[in-house]
Amino acid sequence: MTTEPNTPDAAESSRSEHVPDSDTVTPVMEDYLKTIYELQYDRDGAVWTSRIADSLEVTPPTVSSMLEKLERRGLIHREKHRPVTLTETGENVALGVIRNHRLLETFLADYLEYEWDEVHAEADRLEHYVSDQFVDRLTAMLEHPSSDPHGDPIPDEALAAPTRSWIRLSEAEAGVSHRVERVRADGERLRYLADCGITPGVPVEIVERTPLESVEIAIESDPDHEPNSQVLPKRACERILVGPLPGNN
Amino acid sequence: MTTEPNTPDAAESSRSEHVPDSDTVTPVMEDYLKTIYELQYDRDGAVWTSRIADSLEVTPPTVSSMLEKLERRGLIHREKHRPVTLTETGENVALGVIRNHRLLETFLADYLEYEWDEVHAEADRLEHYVSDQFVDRLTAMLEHPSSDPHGDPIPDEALAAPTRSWIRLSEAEAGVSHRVERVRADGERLRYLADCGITPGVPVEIVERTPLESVEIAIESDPDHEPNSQVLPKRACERILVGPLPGNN
DNA sequence: ACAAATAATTAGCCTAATCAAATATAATAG
DNA sequence: CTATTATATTTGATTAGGCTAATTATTTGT
Repeated sequence: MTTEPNTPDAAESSRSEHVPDSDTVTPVMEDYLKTIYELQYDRDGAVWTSRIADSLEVTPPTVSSMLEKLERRGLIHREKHRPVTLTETGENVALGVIRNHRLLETFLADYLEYEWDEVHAEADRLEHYVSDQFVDRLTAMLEHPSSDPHGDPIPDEALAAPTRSWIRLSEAEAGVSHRVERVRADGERLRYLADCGITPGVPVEIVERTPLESVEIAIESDPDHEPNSQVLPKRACERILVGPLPGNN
Repeated sequence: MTTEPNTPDAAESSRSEHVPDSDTVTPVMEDYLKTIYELQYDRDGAVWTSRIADSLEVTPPTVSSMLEKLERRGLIHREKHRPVTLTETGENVALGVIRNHRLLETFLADYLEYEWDEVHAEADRLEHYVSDQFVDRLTAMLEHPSSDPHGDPIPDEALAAPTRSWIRLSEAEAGVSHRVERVRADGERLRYLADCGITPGVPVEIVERTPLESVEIAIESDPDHEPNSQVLPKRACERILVGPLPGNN
């Protein structure tokens, strides 16, 4: 469902003919669709031109003209000066790219010994250039993983995202231990959290909420040692998703 | 030494500034350089505009304008209406791409169960988008292979191609068994040769040369069975490279 | 209710890569 | 030593993606 780039393959292929290529989705378009999807579902709702511009590090006019193109291709719904939404087609393209991304991240971490915070940049590029065949074979090799190294769910071949219900660490009850399921951050922030021991699978517990929008938590990275205590801003705890601790229900 | 695409990374990176980008090598440029390298070393010498156009399936004017750009970037030497040659820089770029290509082919065949003739197309795309880090880790995982599934030598990290001396099967002495080392073909032709049992490692022997520019050969794909006999055109045998059969010197 | 501030769009231009048509150059055949 | 032919290059367009500056909508604060 992704790029599957032009395979001129068969003897004396096309060339010439100046195809306006009205239904090809380019890598850049894929990036826009993925960004729209993430803004729509992962943060709070409405997807405005300027939010897309910020995420992709381009200027608003650039986004405007791309949105026009995406609308003509039937990939988004748009009204002037209103937030955009994905069509079903557009959402499927986005999910395909996200699937590629998360599978690649898993591969990089499991087979190429990439660090937790290094996988993102590499996957962000390759996600647009791997063929469906490559992705199929890769999932088989990885034994059909359901989540990537950050705990993000990997859509299956039919693009159905395994929905599970996590809560935000910021909303967990104080004094109750939970298991880290997902850490939604990248770059420096991600590295910092990893250094604190916050990675999927680790038990954490809120010790105390301060009146200053920060939260003291206890992290049990290593079951044999005493928990590591850490004070994090509430905003950071909102991006750490946790679930029930198995055996400690 | 390859792409390592723009990593705006650090906070509030470039954007704007309208960089004419005078020393970036684009994926397309990499393709031209790789093609020039292959035409220069793998076939008979002189690299003309139209040969490049044929290989890349673009028109001669397109090649002309790209060659001008490559010359300005210091990647090729060129005089009007003369064949081009690579500068040292240009050759290094080409070798880097070839290294990426052959390593990817090896990975696809060894880990993702790609067929011998399927690896090329996938590697041809990905070769431009993998980072140096990716390639380094991949070589480690593959245990520093010295040749790809077709027997083509893989340049090492310093881009030195392991030179070995093969002879063409077409030039081998009749009645003497040799070992297939390299099969220089792609697509349909490659698939056909594979079906005949001609893959690296297999012992072959010229049975008889006909006066019609074709050659009868015996192929011992399976040591337990009797050799498979096949008549191939001489042109095909020129692209099958063989070496001495170990133990039968 | 209206001016000020904020956000989106339009207009016009740029680079990379491509093509077709026209032109120029080199090679070769009389 | 010209005339024909095969190549190469130049010219002028096109498409994709991007930018700046100017303009237009929308939202907000008084």
